[in-house]
Amino acid sequence: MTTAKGEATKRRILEAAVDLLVAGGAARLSLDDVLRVTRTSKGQLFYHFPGGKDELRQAATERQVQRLIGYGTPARLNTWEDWEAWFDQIVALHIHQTQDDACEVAALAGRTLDGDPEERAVIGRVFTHWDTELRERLTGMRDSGLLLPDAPVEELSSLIISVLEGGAVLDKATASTHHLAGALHQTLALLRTVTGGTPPAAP
Amino acid sequence: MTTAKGEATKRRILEAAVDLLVAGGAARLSLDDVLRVTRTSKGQLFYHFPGGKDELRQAATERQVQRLIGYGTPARLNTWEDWEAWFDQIVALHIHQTQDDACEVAALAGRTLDGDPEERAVIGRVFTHWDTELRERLTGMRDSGLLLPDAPVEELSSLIISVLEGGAVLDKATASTHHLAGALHQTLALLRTVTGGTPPAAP
DNA sequence: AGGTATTTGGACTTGCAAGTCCAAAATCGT
DNA sequence: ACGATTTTGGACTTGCAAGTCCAAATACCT
Repeated sequence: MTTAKGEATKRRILEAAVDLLVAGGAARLSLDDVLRVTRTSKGQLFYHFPGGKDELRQAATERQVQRLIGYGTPARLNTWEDWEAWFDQIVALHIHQTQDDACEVAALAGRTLDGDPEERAVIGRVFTHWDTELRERLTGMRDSGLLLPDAPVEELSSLIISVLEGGAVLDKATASTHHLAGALHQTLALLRTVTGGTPPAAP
Repeated sequence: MTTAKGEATKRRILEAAVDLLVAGGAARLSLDDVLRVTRTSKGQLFYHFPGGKDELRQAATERQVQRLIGYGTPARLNTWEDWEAWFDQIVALHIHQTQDDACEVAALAGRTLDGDPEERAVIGRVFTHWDTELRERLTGMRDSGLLLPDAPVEELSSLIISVLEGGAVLDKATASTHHLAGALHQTLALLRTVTGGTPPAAP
């Protein structure tokens, strides 16, 4: 049995935890901060998350990851315009989040390195999910002739995800925003290189 | 005034801190662990690092970064064979370190996200250093005709570093070793794409 | 309205890890 | 070998943050 009010409080706590986690990493996540931000009390937190900090962190990670799943897998990637649009969208979001020092993709890297195996496994699943999705898209493009029959789908998928993650980290470290954009631009250039017999927009 | 023995102890503490930092991230670095590993005492640690944990962490990061500077900038990158050899070397080291769960490049990402601005600045400098070095190499290749005159040196450099970093993180998260290798392989394929009029090993 | 179940506030306990302090031991220069 | 200096060991203090507990307040149902 749980009332609407309780549910709302729980969600409020969870959201705050996600934000703090993205902003400062797991190391800096303190329950006191969560309480302060959400104007709640110890009693509430442990009432809604009996497992304490571990449970909250775990839940927050899962929630953040849910958001990112969509981010990483656009609806359609059948033409070069689709790819370009997707990359543009990623860069735009990246720049926006970087302003608040709250880039979610970069935060993934931090969580990967946090040391907790459970945590790492959750992150691993996101990457694997992205990888699977991307491979499907690429395979589809290969089948439809947009990519060459021998296009190395697995390696291309690894490349794209690596660039996404690495570019975000690189930009965060150097306080810039052009590394991710540049790297993605070149990635697209490579993709065009393995174009097959049915060029999408050739005159 | 400092004796040889003191110097040795200080170094021992520093090395241990680097290892622990790479293995578990800054969050998990505890002075007690350092003492245990190095069989030293609180007195020694604070004697050699009066600034305490902050000073030690800072010093350890700087030291680790020194190691990595060499890692990221091979002596020569004038032929495709050089590039291939370099990438192979990186992959080999990566696989080796991954076995001990101690990949240093991946650890960089963790430190980037740790939240401490000082720390991030140190990491930023490594990346910038790599970037500069790589651009020089690429520009040299362009001048010598190995790359096309209009090869986008900046973007290629961003791409390479992004892949290095992102691939390492990706492999760590998914407990695999093929993402970095695959991504680097495709990166090399792209580089060959912008080959200029003086192919290095064409029959 | 009244009784029950849920939700809340916050004082209290506990454990860990950083940092302090100083006396004992080792080392060095002469 | 001896005095001065550096180095070491470890007990002690302190502060923070997690987790416990329970009485008061609120919400829900009939």
